[in-house]
Amino acid sequence: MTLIHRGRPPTSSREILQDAAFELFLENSYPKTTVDQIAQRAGVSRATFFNYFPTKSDVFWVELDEALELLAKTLQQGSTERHASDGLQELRTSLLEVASQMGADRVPFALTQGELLGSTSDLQASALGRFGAMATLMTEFLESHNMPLAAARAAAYACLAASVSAAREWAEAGTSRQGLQAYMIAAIDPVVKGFRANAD
Amino acid sequence: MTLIHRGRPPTSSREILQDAAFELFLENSYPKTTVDQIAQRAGVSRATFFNYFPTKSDVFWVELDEALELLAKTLQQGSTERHASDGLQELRTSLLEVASQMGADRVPFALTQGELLGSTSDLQASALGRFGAMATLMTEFLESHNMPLAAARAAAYACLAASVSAAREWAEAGTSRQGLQAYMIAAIDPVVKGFRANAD
DNA sequence: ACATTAACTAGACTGAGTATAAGAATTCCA
DNA sequence: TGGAATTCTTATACTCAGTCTAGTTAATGT
Repeated sequence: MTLIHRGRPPTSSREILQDAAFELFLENSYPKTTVDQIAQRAGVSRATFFNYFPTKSDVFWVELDEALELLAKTLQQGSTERHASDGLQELRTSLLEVASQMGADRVPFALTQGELLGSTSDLQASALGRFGAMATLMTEFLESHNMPLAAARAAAYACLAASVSAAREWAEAGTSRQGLQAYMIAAIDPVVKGFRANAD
Repeated sequence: MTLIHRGRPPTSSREILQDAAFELFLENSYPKTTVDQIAQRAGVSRATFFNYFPTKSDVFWVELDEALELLAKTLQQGSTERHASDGLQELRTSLLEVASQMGADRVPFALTQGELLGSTSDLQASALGRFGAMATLMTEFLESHNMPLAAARAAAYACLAASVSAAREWAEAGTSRQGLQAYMIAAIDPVVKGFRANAD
């Protein structure tokens, strides 16, 4: 598993930069934190930051990116393991499975910063890219389960919106919080029900 | 209607800047056009550009912004004129009404540049803001017609996705193109049907 | 030793967006 | 006629993200 080292071994890492960044985001907020500051806090040059993250906003979304990867993997597994019957139902199961990985204790940082999304343009840009990727993923999944493109796209965006709403409610619920799954079920089920009725 | 002039009369205008910008966008593409160039082509200083448009990408979206305003107005009118029965049905009518304003000849510039959205980050940012505004508008409309929040949000995003898909297909259809309305109907109706079944 | 590979750095550059203060053209009013 | 007041315009300087290039440093392998 461990590859042999070639060339100079890294003195830094994604994690170090990530930690420095989140510290500063908490202290000064995301928009008032500069890449220079992050690099300095991590004891590294500005150029090195860009070796690990293509843009400043990529640090902000690390946790979402992990969830997105997990969703992709889960959908792929589901396609082969389970028999490809009801795509929407399988999508729902996969979303809930990803959600179950989120313990009530560990709320992703991005979700605690909902207001920023309304005001910070580089976050909006990076968010659209990620939501778009998620939507395409879900659309293609539904299509591969014999749902016509138009319906698949609509259902995918509806599920996406429901999931995002659920996650935000969950994060805002504060300490007296259940698992994310409960919120997801409440948000997604009406969508699934609606589109299932349509499929007949 | 015409207000009396106070102070120095404008030597420039949004339209002049808009025309200069679209010329350059066509010549060199959006990302390779700088605000300096737009201002220079319009015979105006860079600072003046920012007096008329808060950001470069706002020029790109002018036509969509007009449609968005029209949609807001149409929804408001519909709320008072027609009796508030089926929100989804009224939303559909309003969307089609806005679509009908788009003649087959005049395709908004933004729609001819679909690929850019995938690659240009400031366009993504401004797009998310606009789509978000549209989604909130539609969600609130549906909510005000007695649809529960979760369902309203899901339906709104589904309609939004359907509308965007329809508009892009319409733009890509090229010369042998029908009106936008036809594409909108095909895309939206499955959504409406699905969510109507759910409402019972 | 010497070449190779990869992490890191320094520094200059572009371009968007912000801020400020100053100039220029017009109306209002004394 | 001569200021205020108002509003459009400009020059200028600044911050910050992101790109690029060329060079340095620390390891491995021969």
